[in-house]
Amino acid sequence: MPKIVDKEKMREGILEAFLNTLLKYGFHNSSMTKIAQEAGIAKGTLYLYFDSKESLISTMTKQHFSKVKERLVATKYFDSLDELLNHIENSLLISKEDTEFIPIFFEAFGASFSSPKFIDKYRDFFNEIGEFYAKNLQLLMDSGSIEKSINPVALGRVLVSMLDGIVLHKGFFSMEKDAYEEMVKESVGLFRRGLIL
Amino acid sequence: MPKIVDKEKMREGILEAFLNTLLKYGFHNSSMTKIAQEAGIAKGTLYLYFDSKESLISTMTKQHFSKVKERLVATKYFDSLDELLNHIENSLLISKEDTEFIPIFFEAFGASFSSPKFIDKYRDFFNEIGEFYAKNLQLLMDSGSIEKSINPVALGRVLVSMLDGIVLHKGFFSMEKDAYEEMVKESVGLFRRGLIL
DNA sequence: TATTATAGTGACCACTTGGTCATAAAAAGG
DNA sequence: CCTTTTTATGACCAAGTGGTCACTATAATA
Repeated sequence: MPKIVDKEKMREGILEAFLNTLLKYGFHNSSMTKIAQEAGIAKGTLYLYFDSKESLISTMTKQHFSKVKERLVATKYFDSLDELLNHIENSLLISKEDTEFIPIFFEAFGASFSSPKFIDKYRDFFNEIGEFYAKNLQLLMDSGSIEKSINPVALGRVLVSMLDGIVLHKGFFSMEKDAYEEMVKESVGLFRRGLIL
Repeated sequence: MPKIVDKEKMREGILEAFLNTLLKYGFHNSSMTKIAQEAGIAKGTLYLYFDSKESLISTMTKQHFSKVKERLVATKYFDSLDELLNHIENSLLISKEDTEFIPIFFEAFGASFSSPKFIDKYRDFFNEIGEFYAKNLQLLMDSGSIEKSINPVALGRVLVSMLDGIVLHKGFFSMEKDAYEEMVKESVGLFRRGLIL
């Protein structure tokens, strides 16, 4: 007898509306009322599907970072420098959606940057990627494919910082496609010459 | 007949108290009342010296970035790769104060990240530093000190992104001194091998 | 010490916005 | 078509906080 709705579909629809609102107004100017309007529902209904605004943004962020990590950490290690560089290049050529999410993320969580728990989460995130690179660099060193004088752990971690820096600047300063691709090309070239035996 | 105070000293004292408050509570939890208390004055007095909270943070940010730029853009170009690398290394070894300011900056201005005017300002800032590097790379190419196949403009700009990435990660994730110095060493080594002829 | 221009104070206001809840609407089934 | 369970609604509330202003205090001068 009861009215039935597909809750999962509703949540997805709301998240989509949320993203649209974020892109239009930013996080702090996306009031729950606006988000509800964009989703074509009332504010109260919004709260039937998400506990809070925090829940909305954290759900979206979780999804985002899970996608990002999938792209940044390969399932296997690369056997040659070229493959690793190719992977790095792909990591740098991020999608429009991922780019757009960057300023949103900083706006939404700016206030959390003083929270150790929050910082820990992202430290772990980047450390894990750094360890992936570290291990891969070690393997390439062992197989004699790259420079032997490096410290793979430190270099792996700093590589991640560099890549993040490039991506962040892309996200913040919305560079032109051609200019950015040229930058990516130069980075990869620099890395190649800097790593090759 | 009137009561006289040193307004400049007052402003400096307030800015100092403001920074202390920021370090303790972050930006959004530093209410004007708290800031005034830390400065040992009443809230109303605060408004005699600064028009708004925005004015406080923007004054502090201006001072900060002006110092940073001074450090990142040398007054002259470097004649050798070693000098340039040395400059890069110094740029990466930022002070504790500068490190601490990073999360504060992102917290305070998170909400401004959707404002084109705000973004433009920082795009200009980084572009200028990028151009400094571009020009210096060009000079070193001309003098035959470094790799000739590079695109100095693109590489200059991407170098800035990389350096910023490293510094940001230091600021966000407060790395241990030794580990960070090792990372800096690896970066400089990578740059050297990647640039040298 | 009285005068007066400057500086200091903190209770109060205005406004925004996340979140609630009493009430209404919808739809599935008997 | 009536009942019942689920779903939807939006006026309203609570809380935080930047900023104001009428009033008080201070100190330099005459």
